[in-house]
Amino acid sequence: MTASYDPKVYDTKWQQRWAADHLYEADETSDRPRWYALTMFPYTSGDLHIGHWYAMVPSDVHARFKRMQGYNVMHPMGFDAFGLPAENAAIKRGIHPFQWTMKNIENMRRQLKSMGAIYDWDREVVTCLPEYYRWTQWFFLKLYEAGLAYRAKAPVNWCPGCRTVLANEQVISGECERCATPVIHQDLEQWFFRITRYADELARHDGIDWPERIKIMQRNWVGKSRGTEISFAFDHPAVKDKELRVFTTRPDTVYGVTFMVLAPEHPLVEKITTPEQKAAVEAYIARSRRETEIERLSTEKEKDGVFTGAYVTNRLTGDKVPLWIADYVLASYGTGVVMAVPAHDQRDFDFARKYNLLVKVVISPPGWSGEELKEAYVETGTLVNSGQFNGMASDKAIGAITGYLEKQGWGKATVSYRIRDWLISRQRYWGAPIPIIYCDKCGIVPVPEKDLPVLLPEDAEFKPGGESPLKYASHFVNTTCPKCGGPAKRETDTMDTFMCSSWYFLRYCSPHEKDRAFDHEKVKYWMPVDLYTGGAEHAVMHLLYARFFVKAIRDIGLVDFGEPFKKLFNQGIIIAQRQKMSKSRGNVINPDSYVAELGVDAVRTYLMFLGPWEQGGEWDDRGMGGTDRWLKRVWNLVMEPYQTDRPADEKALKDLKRLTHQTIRKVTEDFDGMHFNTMIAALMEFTNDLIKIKEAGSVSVADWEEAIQTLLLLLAPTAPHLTEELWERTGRPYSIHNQKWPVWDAELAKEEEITLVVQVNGKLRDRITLPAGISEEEIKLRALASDKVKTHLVGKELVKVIVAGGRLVNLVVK
RNA sequence: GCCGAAGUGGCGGAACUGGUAGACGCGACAGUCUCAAAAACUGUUGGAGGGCAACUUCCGUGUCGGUUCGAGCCCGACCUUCGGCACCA
Repeated sequence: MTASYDPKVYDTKWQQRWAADHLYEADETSDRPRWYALTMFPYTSGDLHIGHWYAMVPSDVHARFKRMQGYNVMHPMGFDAFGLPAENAAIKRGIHPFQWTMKNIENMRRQLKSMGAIYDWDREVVTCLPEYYRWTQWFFLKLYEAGLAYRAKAPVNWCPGCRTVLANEQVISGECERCATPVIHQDLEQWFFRITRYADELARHDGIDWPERIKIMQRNWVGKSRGTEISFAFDHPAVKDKELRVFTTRPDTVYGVTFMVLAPEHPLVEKITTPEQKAAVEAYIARSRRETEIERLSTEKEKDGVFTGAYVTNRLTGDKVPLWIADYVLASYGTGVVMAVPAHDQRDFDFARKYNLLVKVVISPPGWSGEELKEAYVETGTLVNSGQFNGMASDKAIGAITGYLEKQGWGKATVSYRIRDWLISRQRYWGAPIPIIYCDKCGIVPVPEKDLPVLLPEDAEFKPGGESPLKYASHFVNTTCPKCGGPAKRETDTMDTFMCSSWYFLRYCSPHEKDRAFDHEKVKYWMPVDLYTGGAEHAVMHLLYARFFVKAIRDIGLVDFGEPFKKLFNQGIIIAQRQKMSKSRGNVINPDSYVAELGVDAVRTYLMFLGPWEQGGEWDDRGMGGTDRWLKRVWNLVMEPYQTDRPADEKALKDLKRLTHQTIRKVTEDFDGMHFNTMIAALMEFTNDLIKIKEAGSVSVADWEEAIQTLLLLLAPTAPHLTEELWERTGRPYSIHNQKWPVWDAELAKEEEITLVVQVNGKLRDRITLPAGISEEEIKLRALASDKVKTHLVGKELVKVIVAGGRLVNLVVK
């Protein structure tokens, strides 16, 4: 009687042993090639659901595979621990965010340990601990010194009820998520990072292996567009500048400008509005302030605006053009002013219709003979009503007009970006305080490095309204100016948590450094990350910020690379009951009970098997029954002794070797291509074949043992506990995870026989088993000799014979 | 509206570079074991038709066309689902 399969016992047995032996700890002194395998660290929300496991298990399995292949693997784990939910818990339940977060981390760490991953826990990083955020603050100072951090007024979502600023995610259809007060826009002094300075480089992904999809999303986010800046003559007693500049991608339509539109927030508006228009303009601005970004940008909304009473002159035509304001113009893009060409832009067209403004055609639509347009003609075409440029094609005119403007000093070719500078200020408690002091005498003074970290006051009072408690922590706010020693006040805003996650991968390289953010030598050894895996939802936030951050510190001279992640892989998402898992839907699957019932290897294996990793899939308990059954079969296959009284059979041995080496090849190649579901399928097939071979009993015990050994090695990354237990029980030396990954022998894997596929006019008619490497001539003869084929040739004329790949023949008949 | 991904049995999914569609698993059905059930094991399982039978014919990868000796894969048009962006001048 063999011992029965009891995963609960050996899950903990081996996890304890591996931890005690420090089996998976990485160091930099190895002479093996390094491999930095990184999974996006989780936010400390409380517990991990199966979706987290789906992100983590396959990346662990892959890292284990690399480790067995001889790489010096670092696979660290940590916690993204600052953020709003902790603060909300504090407000709602009176728990301090620190306690709430640390309690969650404890539970998540327990869950992660039960996963049986090769995480090097000695390197754990927790972003809310002073030993970490001290360096987050230090990096802020570095960016500030480099001129990459600046303070400016910017509109924010303001909740008059809570008297605080809200993040975009907290604004639900224009209302505060907490008190349902309509949110308005208000200008506040905020800190920004100059990510736009890196716009060009961020839109390129030179030398990195990322999914095309993500690269496209990032390029669109950066939104580079080439165009022309055009100066319009402007003469107004209240304004010093004698011009108003606009950005356009269609300078070929400049002769068709019939009005101009400024963003309502444009600083000029106040100065140029005529007394008659003042009331209307002010009302309009007040209204658009009240509106949220979402409402304001809604495509369904009809375009409206107000005339300011002022005019500019189009230098090319000499026309006087009225200046309007409208909220479809964004202050933050281009110059905050657009030249309106209603004939060739649909928005301008709608606007012109509404207010009876002139529509002047300057690009002739095909077949146009001067009639009124029913909609804007936005395509390119031939220029008309455009002075010296008449008759020119649009694409030519773009260059010609820009050239002409440049010569006259009226404009220049330029590039505009959609991306905005990164607003990092949060009016929140639970984040890294921005290390800045305001002094009446000295102005903005950065906290000296030696005074870091700027610690969060522990005894802050959490207001039910959600207002930042830092503002009211007087012993925190009131300080002395590091420059003049006079009384000064601290910045009370904290940093966006994306700042914390922009450098955690550097900290993992030397997590215990006390006197610096990281050890340069160690970072040089490990970085950039070889394989970064995580959800695609971070495509344009975290992944763009982290790239910016690394480029910035490269230029500061802190690192010598500009891309943090060499290869990126996005897994899909796990759904449950046809819906995305979420607490509010109540369909969250917790892995703990499955682990307790079936053992962690069955859960790991099922997650690998349920579909292609990049596609995700639906969680189905019954499917996991299948992987559990398979692991049991493997257990029985290995544990029940192989017996044979038959003499070894030469052919059976060859078959077994071929099967083994074909499996090694398939599994290895699937690992390299991240095709984990087919990798498992190949191992299942191998198991099924081995069961049959065992029944037949026609190979020697030694040959059998070798095949079993290969099966265990190939399965080890996926089911580390089961294979370790079997490895031990079959008398093999600890640990299977320190063994070498099997290598296939192409000669042994080669097929000896082929199945010749015979088609007549592309339809399958027969299959013939033949020795491999047979000549084309022979293939033709054998195909024509087939009885099944003959019946389809009767009365037909053989036109052509096509032999493909030495294993398929197509007879073309008429 | 724009950008991107994907549509294959009852279900999850396989199919290298244009060459045997449905690997592997789930479910279902039948059987073995059992007093019985569960578990386990064995077999069948895309659809329709024909034959006592070993078998065999036709249809079949979202829809409609095309290229090709041959298309799930390539090209064109469309439909559906999902993800992202959303007045960016």
